[in-house]
Amino acid sequence: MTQTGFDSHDHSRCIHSAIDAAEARCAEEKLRLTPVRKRVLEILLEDHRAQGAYDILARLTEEGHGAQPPIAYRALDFLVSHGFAHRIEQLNAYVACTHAHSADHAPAFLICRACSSVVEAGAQKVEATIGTEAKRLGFQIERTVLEIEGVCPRCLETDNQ
Amino acid sequence: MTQTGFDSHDHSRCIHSAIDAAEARCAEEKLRLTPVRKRVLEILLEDHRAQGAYDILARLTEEGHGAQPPIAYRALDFLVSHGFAHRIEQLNAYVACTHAHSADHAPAFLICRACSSVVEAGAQKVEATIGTEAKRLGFQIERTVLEIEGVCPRCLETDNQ
DNA sequence: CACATTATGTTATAACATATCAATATCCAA
DNA sequence: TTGGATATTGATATGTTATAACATAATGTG
Repeated sequence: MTQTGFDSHDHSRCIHSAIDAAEARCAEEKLRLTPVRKRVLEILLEDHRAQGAYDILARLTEEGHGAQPPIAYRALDFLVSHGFAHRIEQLNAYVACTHAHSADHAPAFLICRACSSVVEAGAQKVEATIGTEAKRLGFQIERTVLEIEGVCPRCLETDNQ
Repeated sequence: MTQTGFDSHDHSRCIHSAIDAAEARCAEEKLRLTPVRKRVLEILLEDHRAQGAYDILARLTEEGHGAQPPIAYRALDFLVSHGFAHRIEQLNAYVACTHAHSADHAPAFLICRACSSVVEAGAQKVEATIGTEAKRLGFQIERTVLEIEGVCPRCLETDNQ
């Protein structure tokens, strides 16, 4: 058991199921989860925090992969565009996605400013609400970014602020 | 009348009222709307699009202000921290705020990917919805970022996509 | 005025991201 | 199974966004 996200859970199980799900979906959809891509996903899965592209790149480099920014960015682009990871705009950083979800769902992220944990919550209702306003204006929604910054329960408890 | 945001309106009026409101509030709260700060706000107000810090900086430089990034970033920080402007995380860019609102409101931005117009909508309901989920998790919300990317009515009409 | 506080000027550099082109791997159809 | 299209990776260079650090100047207050 390790501390990840906002609560304790069996994280190795968490990693494996995410990797398995990614492999399964790549097989289904004929996507190529190449070594670099898989490794980046594993790195992101190590804990429930957002990591910068250059953090990822440093890890890859240590492990003998290419040392240039595009190596990391390409893998991240693949993962993000297929929903295996998400970009956190506020942080210019990336988190693995642990939800199995449809292509066009609208995730909401709760981001702890003290410990940088990120948890993904569902945002169906949010989409519905803002959809009404958008419809009134005649705006066609394609993507929603909902990021909530604050303090996670663990940091509140331990006064890590 | 000029085209700004998603509809036509008297934009010079729009600029003036925003500047007047900023001056009034700065007077009230003893904030200093210095020449650089005021000029940056004016530049942002020129149209309802997000502008990058370096775009702003280029304008300032032309006009004889300092030519280094901190000049622009400090002014933007002032404007954002006092609610006179907002940062659009997706774009790493800034827009003037034309709403008079409280310090801790939760704006939602509709961002046209075709023409980069940005309109600010209210997001009270969104906040309420996500607040419920946050409460369940024990997460203390401090700031919410809600950015919706899509196509604005004008670009839809004119097929500018 | 003297002092604290706030704002600006300046240099340097950190952090994040992409364009471009060459080389290699993979896939698929002939 | 080979040839060619396509996707991926390697590598160099550069573009873009943001901040640290320290000096100077302006402003407000006793």
